Amino acid sequence: MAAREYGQYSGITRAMELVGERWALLIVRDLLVGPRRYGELAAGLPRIPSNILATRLKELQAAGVIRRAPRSRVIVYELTPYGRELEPVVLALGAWGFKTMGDPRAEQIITPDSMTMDLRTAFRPTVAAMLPATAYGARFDGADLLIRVDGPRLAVSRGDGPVDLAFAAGPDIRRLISGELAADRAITTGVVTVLSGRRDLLDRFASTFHLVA
Amino acid sequence: MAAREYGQYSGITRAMELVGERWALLIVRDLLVGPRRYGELAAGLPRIPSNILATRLKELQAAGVIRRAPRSRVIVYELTPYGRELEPVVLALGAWGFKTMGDPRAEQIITPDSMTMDLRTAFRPTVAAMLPATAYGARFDGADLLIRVDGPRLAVSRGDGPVDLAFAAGPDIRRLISGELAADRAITTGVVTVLSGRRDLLDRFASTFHLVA
DNA sequence: CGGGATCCCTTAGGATACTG
DNA sequence: CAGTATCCTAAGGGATCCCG
Repeated sequence: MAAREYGQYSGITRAMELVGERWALLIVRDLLVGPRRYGELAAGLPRIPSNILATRLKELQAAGVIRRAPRSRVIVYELTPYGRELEPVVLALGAWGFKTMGDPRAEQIITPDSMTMDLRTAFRPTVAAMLPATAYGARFDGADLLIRVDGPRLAVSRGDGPVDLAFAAGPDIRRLISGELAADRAITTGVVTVLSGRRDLLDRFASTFHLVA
Repeated sequence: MAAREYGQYSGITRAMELVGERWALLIVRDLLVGPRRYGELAAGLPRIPSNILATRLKELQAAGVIRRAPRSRVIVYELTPYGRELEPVVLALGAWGFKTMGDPRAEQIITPDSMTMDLRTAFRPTVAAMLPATAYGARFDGADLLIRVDGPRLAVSRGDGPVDLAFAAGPDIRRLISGELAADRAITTGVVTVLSGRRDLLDRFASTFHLVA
């Protein structure tokens, strides 16, 4: 038996053998946002050594979770259909971890992809379905995200576009999402800075993206 | 920053820092069945070195996932409320892994706890709710499980009791659950051996516990 | 005995440099 | 830019021992 197998016949051990190695689920997380190049993955996982990234990509391919795909002269990595079925796993893990995130430390960064998945984690489709379609522009230190909510559907993309509310925020945005901080308090305390648009829409944002401890 | 942290501020990295180490989620899986002693955990994870088990138990305690509890002179480990919230994660992972389990290899064992969680993974409450309450006795090489389904509720326990259908099966039971094998075929091919009770109830079992690839 | 701790070895992970 | 190659450290693995 391979040294790193668990010697058990069960669904969870099988899953852990496929995606239980260090870094693997973080790679999957970023690929859930969209296909990514090697360098993009490396940039999204700042502390991953390049040899480990290369190893994990090969293992995930062998496991049938991701595939290499040529895109007009460059190689991108993308999830296979089986890999995409990990979305509930990643969202459940993200929701669980989100609840005890605490305050960010200086060396902890936020990437566009990680923030996108955190937003998906906190998204409440049933609440959003009862609210008017809204587009938010969010600036998280350097990463601009365009967040479009339309009924029960959520689309997060990089870059900007026409929005109903544009704001800038740091990692403390978590306190708004967890309900620890009301929208107006988030503005007055400087956790969120409204850049343009109707500032009252931040309350709608907080209702739409909500995850309580 | 601690060497094994990911240097990112996101829900998923936080989760991976708490329960992403090797063996950790398998310990959680077994504790989702019930409190367990050190030796019981070791027996359920046959390949875990005892120093690793001891280390993980300490880490999971520090993370607030499990706690040591004295139970009439012996120590048991049990999940904290926060640890119990990992159930959706473990079930989602189990369902995902179950789909590609393939055939068991000789050295792969099934434990009562792993089988219990696999059954929970495959359990369909909405289907069960439409069927009469049923008790099954299942013998998986040495491990006897009493499986009681009552409406949308499932209770799996060790040992036996009065049942409507008792059967013995090996790891190939997976092929019944995945729908690859119909109930009557499972009996005629010897995948399942009916020990007592109404053999037609095996079909109900297969409807209740079902997970397709 | 259950519940670990210790020892020694192997292998994966991490940091950095290098190459097609 | 997309990875290899190398070297070193630290974690995992297996056996054994210890202690209440």
